[in-house]
Amino acid sequence: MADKVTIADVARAAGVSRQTVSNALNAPGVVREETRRRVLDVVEELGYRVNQAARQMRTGRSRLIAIRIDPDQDGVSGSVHDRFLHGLTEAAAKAGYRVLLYTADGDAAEIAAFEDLLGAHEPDAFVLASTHHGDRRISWLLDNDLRFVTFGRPWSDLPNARHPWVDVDGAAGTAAATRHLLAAGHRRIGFVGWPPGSGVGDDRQAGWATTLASAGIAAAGLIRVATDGVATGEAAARDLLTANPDVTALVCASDSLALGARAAGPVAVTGFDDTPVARVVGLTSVHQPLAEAAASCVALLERILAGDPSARTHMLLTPSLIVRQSA
Amino acid sequence: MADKVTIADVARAAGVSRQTVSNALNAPGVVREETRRRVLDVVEELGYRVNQAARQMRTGRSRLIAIRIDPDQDGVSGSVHDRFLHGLTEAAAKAGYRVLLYTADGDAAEIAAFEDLLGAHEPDAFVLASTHHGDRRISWLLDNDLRFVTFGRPWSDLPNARHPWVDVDGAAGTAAATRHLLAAGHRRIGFVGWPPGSGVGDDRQAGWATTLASAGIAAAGLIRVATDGVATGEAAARDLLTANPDVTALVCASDSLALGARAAGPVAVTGFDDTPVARVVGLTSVHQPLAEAAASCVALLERILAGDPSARTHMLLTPSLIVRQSA
DNA sequence: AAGCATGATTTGATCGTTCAAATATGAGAT
DNA sequence: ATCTCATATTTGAACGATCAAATCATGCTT
Repeated sequence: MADKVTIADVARAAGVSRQTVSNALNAPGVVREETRRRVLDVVEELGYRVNQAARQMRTGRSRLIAIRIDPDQDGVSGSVHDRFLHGLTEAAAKAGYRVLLYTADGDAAEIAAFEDLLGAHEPDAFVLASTHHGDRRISWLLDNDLRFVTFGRPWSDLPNARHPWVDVDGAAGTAAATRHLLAAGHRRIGFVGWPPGSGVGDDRQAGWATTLASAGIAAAGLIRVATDGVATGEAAARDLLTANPDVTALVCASDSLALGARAAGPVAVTGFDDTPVARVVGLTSVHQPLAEAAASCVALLERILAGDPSARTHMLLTPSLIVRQSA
Repeated sequence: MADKVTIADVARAAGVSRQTVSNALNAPGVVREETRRRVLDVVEELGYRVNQAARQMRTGRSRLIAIRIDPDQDGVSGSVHDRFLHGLTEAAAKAGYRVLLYTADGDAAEIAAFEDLLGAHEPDAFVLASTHHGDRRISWLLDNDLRFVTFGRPWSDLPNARHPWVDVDGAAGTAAATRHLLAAGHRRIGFVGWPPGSGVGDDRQAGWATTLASAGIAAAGLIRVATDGVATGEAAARDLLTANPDVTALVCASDSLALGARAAGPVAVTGFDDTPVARVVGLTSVHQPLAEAAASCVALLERILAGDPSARTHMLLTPSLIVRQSA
């Protein structure tokens, strides 16, 4: 850490004005090529780095992206968010942004956090990582004309697509799992998921259902739902298998449920999220491309922050099936 | 987000000067109680929030704490860092700080990241979360007179304790595990750990060794080491059990190793880190108080940033044993 | 009642950058 | 040689806060 090189130091050393240095760095076109090179050399030589605080005060841009970090609730899939976070930090850095963390318990608290952050550090954008029905955060951000991307589709009844989002196609994931089971010869394939109402869960169930339907295979009565967890998954799967002894395979909405299902009987099982646990116990699971999802979020944000109006876009990424012993 | 309330707006509305508002907020003692209350009321009413960028420009303080985020390498213990990060964000928020993320691959890259960050967003402090032997980052930070705390003791040959750190007492953890096994009647207790040289690993091994020694039980030949992983753990444990058929319990340096060890034979097994995997498969494991560790880091940083010279301190926290089916 | 210390509040300057407007430079046209 | 027009560069102001020093009150001492 040198003794704080300012733009004035660079200007003096290069024999130009402050503004020319600024232009050489930020508006390359406006400065004569020769001058630009000279300035950049001096910048390099003195190790000049723009002072964000000063820039932010003038431009109103902080080059900060804020995202919430949660305690790993269910534990098993905790690392999903972790992987996303890492991808986001890397992608953001490449685009010249940094990631700022905050915590909040519930929508109201998160909105308070928005206000807090906007008053203080003024992040240029937010990334919302777990959208849900009737998400009040989204309407708040829209109402306040703020920039953000959600990782997760707008599940709610809100005016569709009024904001940019990135998501992983859960249905495609369970569809791939189901196809895999079909290819392995299974015909009676059940589904263990979450109670209806969660967009993510319904989506994953749909992938299983439509795949069976298009294969001309009946699926009536082959669904059980439970709140996420290993024990609950086992109970649900046991119930399903007892009622349908001919079922030979189970597609599950999460690795936790899948782990439970696996203990419920000698059937093929697939999970979702490709968590470390799945890797360790050899569970076939759907892998989300989180690094790409994060990169897409940043790409979308870049366009939005650049003021590109055509940027109100969506991206739906396709997950991949990681086949292991369990199926 | 109102239309940006500045300190001047508050001053006008409260009938005082800018500086008095500033003092009311930052130096409560210097302003008359009555005035202070009036100012704070107006602050509340207008929803004033200090603009960090402006403050930072003047004071040089950003109220930002930077920490690296890694891809979850080994996967199993990935969530450990995640939990720490969450704790850090919460503790930091309580102290009026925000957490800024960065990535870096290797010490040199991380030092470059330090320079980058210091030139731009100027974090007030760094938290280094995985210290290792001959950690060049630490000497760089010390040389440059920067504020930081490490989560992890200085294992190296560096002048001891020249910087504040927080750590969890790994030896105490394995000691607790060993005592638990002794209490359960086990007498021949092996250890599956990592190759010597890693401070963390050596520490965990020491806890096992000293506990057995003080119980007057021989431990010669009961150690096997392997790089972290389930398969490697299984192989190491199998080798140990084959050579010592009388061994009835194994203390392991990680949950990954423990999972492997469990598959190696019908013995009692304890792991380390209390990862989600351990929870799911019923593995007895040593739980690190990560939220407290994070809070301690922030507490230390607060004192350091306040300029308290007596703050060059250490904190060694004690982990707890979570007993499950495996032992 | 004048002098003084102490406390409370205000004033001007400043942090480092970029915006907006002003000025300088140079090539081409007349 | 003068004027235009475009390009290149410089100058002052401003962003919003805090620091340092100055000013204003107030009570106490002698």
